[in-house]
Amino acid sequence: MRAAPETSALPRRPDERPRRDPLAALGAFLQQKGLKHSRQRQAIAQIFFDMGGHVPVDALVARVREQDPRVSVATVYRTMKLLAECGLAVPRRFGEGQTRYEPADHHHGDAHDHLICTACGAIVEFESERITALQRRLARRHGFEVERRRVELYGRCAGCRGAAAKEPA
Amino acid sequence: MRAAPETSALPRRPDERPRRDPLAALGAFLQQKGLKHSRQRQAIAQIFFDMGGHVPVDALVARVREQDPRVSVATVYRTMKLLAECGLAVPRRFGEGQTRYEPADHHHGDAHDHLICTACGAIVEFESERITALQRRLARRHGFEVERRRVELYGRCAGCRGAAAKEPA
DNA sequence: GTATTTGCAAAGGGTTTGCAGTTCC
DNA sequence: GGAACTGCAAACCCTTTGCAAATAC
Repeated sequence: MRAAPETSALPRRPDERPRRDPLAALGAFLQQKGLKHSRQRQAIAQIFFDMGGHVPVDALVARVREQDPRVSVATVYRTMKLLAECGLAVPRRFGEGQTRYEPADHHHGDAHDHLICTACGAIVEFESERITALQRRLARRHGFEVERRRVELYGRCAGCRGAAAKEPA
Repeated sequence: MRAAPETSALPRRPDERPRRDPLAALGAFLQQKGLKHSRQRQAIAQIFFDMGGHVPVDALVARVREQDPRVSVATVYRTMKLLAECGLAVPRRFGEGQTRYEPADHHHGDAHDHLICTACGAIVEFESERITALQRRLARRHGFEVERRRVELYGRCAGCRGAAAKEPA
């Protein structure tokens, strides 16, 4: 799982949340690992966090290239892998064959689930402690200790259901 | 027009359920659609249903080739697509980059979820009406009408947790 | 007969990698 | 200065497709 800040030892001051500034966190990670803080990494991370949501890699590449056309796909993939490694981004795959990345500090726990509209592709996040608790309990009953969950509900969003009703195909 | 009366030349399905004969169903589907009941289709379907569980395509190809080495991957893919189309198999993707197929009549509703062991790869199915009901309700609250679900819980199975405890890596 | 299937091999999409040159510390 | 990083292109994995030959009905 992701490296959450250790709340046990040091109580965080409200105005100094590490996960509030992902770029700073990335910088710290790089430094600590002896990696380099390159122009491309900076740009990719910056744009990624600016975009927010669930970003497909190709969309990120496009955006980055608006700013610096010579950035390669390889570098974007490598950088996103890095962000995932240090817990700042989470890779998602919604069955479209492509990987999307989601900022990890988006929600507190990243235990949220996704609703995906099969008509317009909209992605909505939701979270339910009850569901996760039930799942954990059921998993335990089968001898499993849950480390990671993936819950995706596919269907039609309100808008698309409305559109279908008005204008039946 | 039953397919091979002795589908169980290998009588080893301990959890055999009262299920209709999928091969017969396939035959009916083919006939109805004016498609042909080829030797390869027969073999692929037969072996697939004999294997049971969640079969990766390459494993299926390997098994089929033990029996007829000249069957092509393309044919296996095409056949599995056909089985999916007529509702006898369900494609699954557990984030390993490869597609697995699961017999569709395995459970009544195919609304079951999966527990996947991150250590040994074991896959266990479970089902919970409460969870699906909760999910449906929550989705509704966000305006969604759920059509299809995908729930995968990754973790360590009992056996692997035991092994890890004995011999910590 | 003839429409459907097959095997092969090549194409395809998304992602990764090897390598020579560039950049950062 | 030297390790780390980049861009490029080729490689990669899994899956699909085009096509001529083979097959089922």
